[in-house]
Amino acid sequence: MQLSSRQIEIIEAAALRIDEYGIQNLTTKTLAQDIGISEPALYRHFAGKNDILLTLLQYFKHQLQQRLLLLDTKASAAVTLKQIFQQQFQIFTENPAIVSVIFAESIFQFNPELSQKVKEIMILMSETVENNIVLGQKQGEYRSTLSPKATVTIITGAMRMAVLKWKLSKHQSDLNQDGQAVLDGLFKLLLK
Amino acid sequence: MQLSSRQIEIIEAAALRIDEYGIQNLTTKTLAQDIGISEPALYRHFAGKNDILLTLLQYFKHQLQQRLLLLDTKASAAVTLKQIFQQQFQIFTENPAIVSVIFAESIFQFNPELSQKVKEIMILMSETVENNIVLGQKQGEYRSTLSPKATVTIITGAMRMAVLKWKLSKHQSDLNQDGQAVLDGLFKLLLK
DNA sequence: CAATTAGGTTAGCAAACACTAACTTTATGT
DNA sequence: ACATAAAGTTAGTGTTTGCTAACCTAATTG
Repeated sequence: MQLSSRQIEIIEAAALRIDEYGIQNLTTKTLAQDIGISEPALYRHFAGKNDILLTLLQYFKHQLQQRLLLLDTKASAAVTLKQIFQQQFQIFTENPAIVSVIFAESIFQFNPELSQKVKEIMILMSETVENNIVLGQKQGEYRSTLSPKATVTIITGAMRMAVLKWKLSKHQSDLNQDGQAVLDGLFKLLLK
Repeated sequence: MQLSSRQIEIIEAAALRIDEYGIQNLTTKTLAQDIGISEPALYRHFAGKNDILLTLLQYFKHQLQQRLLLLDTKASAAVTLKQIFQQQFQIFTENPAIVSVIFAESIFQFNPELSQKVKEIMILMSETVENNIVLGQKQGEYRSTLSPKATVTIITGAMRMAVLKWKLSKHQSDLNQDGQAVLDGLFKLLLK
């Protein structure tokens, strides 16, 4: 993941475009205008539009991965899980456009390569949470009423829904607060 | 909601296109080819592409509303909630393309009118579930540990995630079974 | 039965699309 | 200082897009 500052500028402008006007409005023209260069200049930094999108997804996936490595592994399962989502909420709040790209299974559907990347990001999160649940159940921290798989579906689904509501409010609501509330609710149900 | 059979044919073909190849591949050309008529013939039935999409959303919203009215209002809250989602799963299984359209906040983002309709559908479901939670808590059927709002976020989020997983499996998994499992899991956590 | 209408056709248009050719300017390295 | 490479420009390509004009045909209706 070695990108020039211009490449990052392009990627972030692309995410912003998608966030604000949807994938259909992301054209080489609008993108070039957003960063104030000519259209062909984009091709000095990327092979084409598809390359921009693929790099964009790879870039965000890499960011997520890096952040997950920073987690305190000595903390209890519940504390770690809380950290995971707090971290996510922070990333999203800092750069809301990411959400539109990462949670958008449908918008990259036209391209197998791109939709595969989105899937990878989703699996990355799912597996992180699943490992946490398995560990927490083994250590007797979480109730074992539900299978880890079902638990993961509930948790990640609920978290995604919290993020979606925040997005639909056009980031007017407080993701950190509302997301935390839902997570606390989940803990009330899951913790022994 | 009075639509000619040709209009319904067009709408359903459009949903199928979106489901299989994404919104970017839904063009007047592909759509006309799908149903074996010429492109301009589409304009005998709709004012334009946008009109097709708006009618499509209205059509599915109407279908959902109609089905919700069929619910047995005398049943207990938990039974009703189960019915609501069973019904949804059934609709989705019968016509998988609907999912790609109804759960796609992002793909209609380019048009305020269309994204508003998607929002309406989401609110319709949220409110239905919320009413159920409030009733169930009042009647002492559900635990009142969580606020209704948080509970709704968890339930609808988990259900959406179940549907998303089914979609990502390309409908190979069993939505009815897996969705039911997640719902049962939620009941274990929510019921007194 | 004539007139109207509904529903279809072929041909084609202006705008938007991703991208390229050819050239110029700016930065870098020896 | 100067050759090279990196990064920008203007102009323009062929294709695709949503949609229209003009015309045809079969069904409906007064």
